[in-house]
Amino acid sequence: MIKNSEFIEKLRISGLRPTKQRLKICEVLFNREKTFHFTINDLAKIISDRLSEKISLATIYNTVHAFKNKGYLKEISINSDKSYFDTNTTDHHHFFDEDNSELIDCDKDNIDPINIKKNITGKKINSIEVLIKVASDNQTQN
Amino acid sequence: MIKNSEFIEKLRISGLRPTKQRLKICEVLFNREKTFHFTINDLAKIISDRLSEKISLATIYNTVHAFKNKGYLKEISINSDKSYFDTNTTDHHHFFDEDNSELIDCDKDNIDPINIKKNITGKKINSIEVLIKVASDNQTQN
DNA sequence: AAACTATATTATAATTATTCTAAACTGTTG
DNA sequence: CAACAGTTTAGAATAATTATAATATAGTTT
Repeated sequence: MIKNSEFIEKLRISGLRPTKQRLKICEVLFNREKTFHFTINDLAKIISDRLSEKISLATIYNTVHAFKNKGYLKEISINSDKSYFDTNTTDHHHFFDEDNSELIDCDKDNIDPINIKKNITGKKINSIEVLIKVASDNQTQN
Repeated sequence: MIKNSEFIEKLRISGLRPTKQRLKICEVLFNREKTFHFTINDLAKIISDRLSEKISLATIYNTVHAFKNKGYLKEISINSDKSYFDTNTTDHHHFFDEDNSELIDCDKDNIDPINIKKNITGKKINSIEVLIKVASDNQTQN
C-alpha cells in the first residue's frame, strides 16, 4: 500500500505537478501487487466505477502519456485497434491471449536472450519486443 | 511478372470472385520483386495514383481483409494508429524504423530460434513475433 | 445470351480511438 | 495571498475502420 505522499514525491521529482487527478490515477495504476496491463478505456472505466468525481478522458490520455514519457509506464506493441500500457517497465515480453484480448507478462528468463546478428546500418536498436499470440487449444482455426 | 490469368486462378481456388477491383489490387500487391509492407492508406494512394478508375476505400479494406483471411497477406503487430500488412506471409520478423515509420523484414536466420520454455496452460501458440524498433544513431533521446 | 442469384462494390453514415482547443482552474513560488 | 505557469475540462476535430443499403457484376441456369 503506497501512501499518497510517496506519489506526490515521485511526481514532484519528475517535474509533474501532483494534481488530484494525477494522484487518483497513480492510486489506480500503482497500488497493486501484480503488474497491470490496460487500455485507456479500461483505465477510464475503473476510474469512473471507483471514483465519485469524474476525470475527463482527455486528462486520462494526457496523464498516461506523461507517465509513459517519464518512464513509469510502457506502451506495448500489439496489433489492435487500441494502445496497451503496462505498469511493468522492466525489459520483458508478452503473451497475448486472443480468446479474451488479454495481455500476460512473459518472464524474461522464459525466453533465451535475443541476439540480432545484423542490425540495420546506421541505426540504433531502441527495443526488442516479443509477442506470443496464444489461443484455446480446442478453438477452431480460421 | 505474374499474368492476370494466374491471379484469376488463385482467386477462384480461394473462393473469391475475380472482380476487376480485386485483380487490380493483386497486381499492385503481388507483382513485385521484394516483399511489400503497407498500410491501407499507402495502398489506396498507390491505386489512385496508378489507375484511371477509382476503387472505393471500402473495397480496398474488404479486399485486404479477404486476402489476409485467405493467407495471402499477413497483418503485423506494431503499436501504431494504423494496421500494417505484409505480402511476405512466411514466418519472419521485423525491424521498425522509427525515423520514418518504415517496416523492414528481418531474416529468420538473423535471430536464433525463439524457444518459449513455459507456455500458458491450456493455450496453443499461434505465432511468435519479434519487433525490433530502431532509430538514427544521432537522434536525441526523449 | 437472357434471366437469375449470390456476391461485390460503392458512397455514405456510423463508430471508435485519439488529439486538439480554448476557457476555466489550481499548484507553486515569491 | 497574488500572479503565473502548468493542468484540467468539455467538446470539437481528426483519423482509421466498419456498417449499411442501394446498385452493379460474376457465375450459373435456362
